[in-house]
Amino acid sequence: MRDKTTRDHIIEAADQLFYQQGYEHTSFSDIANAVQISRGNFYHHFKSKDEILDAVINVRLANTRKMLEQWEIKGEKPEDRIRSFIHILIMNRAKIKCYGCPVGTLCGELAKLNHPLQAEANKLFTLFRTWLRRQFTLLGRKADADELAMRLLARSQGVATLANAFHDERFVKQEVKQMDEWLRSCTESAARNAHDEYGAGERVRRKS
Amino acid sequence: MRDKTTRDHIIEAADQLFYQQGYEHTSFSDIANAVQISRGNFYHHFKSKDEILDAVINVRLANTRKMLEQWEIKGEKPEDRIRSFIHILIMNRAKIKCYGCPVGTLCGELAKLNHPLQAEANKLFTLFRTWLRRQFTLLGRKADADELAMRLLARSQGVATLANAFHDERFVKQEVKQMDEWLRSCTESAARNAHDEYGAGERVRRKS
DNA sequence: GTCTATACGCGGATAGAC
DNA sequence: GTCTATCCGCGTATAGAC
Repeated sequence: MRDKTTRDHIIEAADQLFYQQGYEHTSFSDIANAVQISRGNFYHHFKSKDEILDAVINVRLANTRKMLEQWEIKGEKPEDRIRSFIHILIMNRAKIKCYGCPVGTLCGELAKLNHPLQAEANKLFTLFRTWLRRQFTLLGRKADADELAMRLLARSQGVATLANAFHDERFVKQEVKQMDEWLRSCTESAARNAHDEYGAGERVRRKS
Repeated sequence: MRDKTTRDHIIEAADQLFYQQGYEHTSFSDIANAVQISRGNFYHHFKSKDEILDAVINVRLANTRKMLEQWEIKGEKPEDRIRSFIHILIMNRAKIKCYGCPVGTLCGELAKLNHPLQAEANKLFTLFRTWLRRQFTLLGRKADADELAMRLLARSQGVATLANAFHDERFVKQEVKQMDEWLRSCTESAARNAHDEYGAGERVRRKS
């Protein structure tokens, strides 16, 4: 892998700062300061602040794709992979406590700014959504895979938001535990469905 | 009730704009423009922008308290009251789609800005948390009332975040329906617990 | 109480030397 | 590629007239 260019350093610093301080609240001086270059200089690398944001989002997209691939390789069964997703909350709980979820807070901010790159940032969510949907499908929950994917995504977003507001890591652990249980119950009911289909030749239908 | 003063008008406009555009992104000109007064003028009413924010938060706190009291009067049973909470997502779904949850997004922004009024804004969350906890206690879930309160709060936050990112009102309806079911299952298990306690003289204990 | 005028600093962006 | 100098506009805030 080639050496990091100044450009890469800028993106890296901007990525951090956008996460910790928000996009709008982060000034050129902040970034220049972090990278130890002069303000004027880095117009040589980017034409505008939006262009930096664009680069940051693309890096995040690439990293996320890599991470999802890793989870897919590492976890043989879909429930293991989904558990990998749930457990990023644990992995990142210290930062989440301070700054919330990097995806959720960025999309939220860009929505308020009505920023042209909203759609780009939302691709981060879509990445997770699509991946989770596939895992739930593999789990045998084809009919409601997207619903489950969105539900899990929403829960982790909510956990991040409240962990941030209440500065509470314990809450993260507690909810992750509960989500693990939920995942198990999803898996079991999927297995039951599969069994019933095989055994009785028809889907289980809930009474309304 | 007395007539609205200019001060009240300013707070009202600021409240709207802070919600729709974010606090930092809203300028004095924006507010002055909305209220139709000159920029310079309203330093007569507030010494600084932060002071306006403080006033806005206090108004929101007061309104929220009023709302919670109403729910308590209107709903006889605790499950009805909790349902009132769940259904604000439906009531406000159009705005949530565009701007997210007013509480969650404000607290999130102030956290990034490391703003002195963070704690004030967080009181909004605490208000809901405490109220919900009381309702769950009344429901017979004394042992895990706070956990349930936080879980419900987190879920609604997550729903708001994703509804905003994906601009999807349908998702709100879908999740509210599911939360209603969840609430029913909470109620039932609480009733079961109460019955078992009375009948067998001891709590139901789960096998780990 | 409301206005106009203005100070001041900062953030984004450009020009041009080295 | 990196720097310094500089421009411009906006946002907060103040002074002071009406």
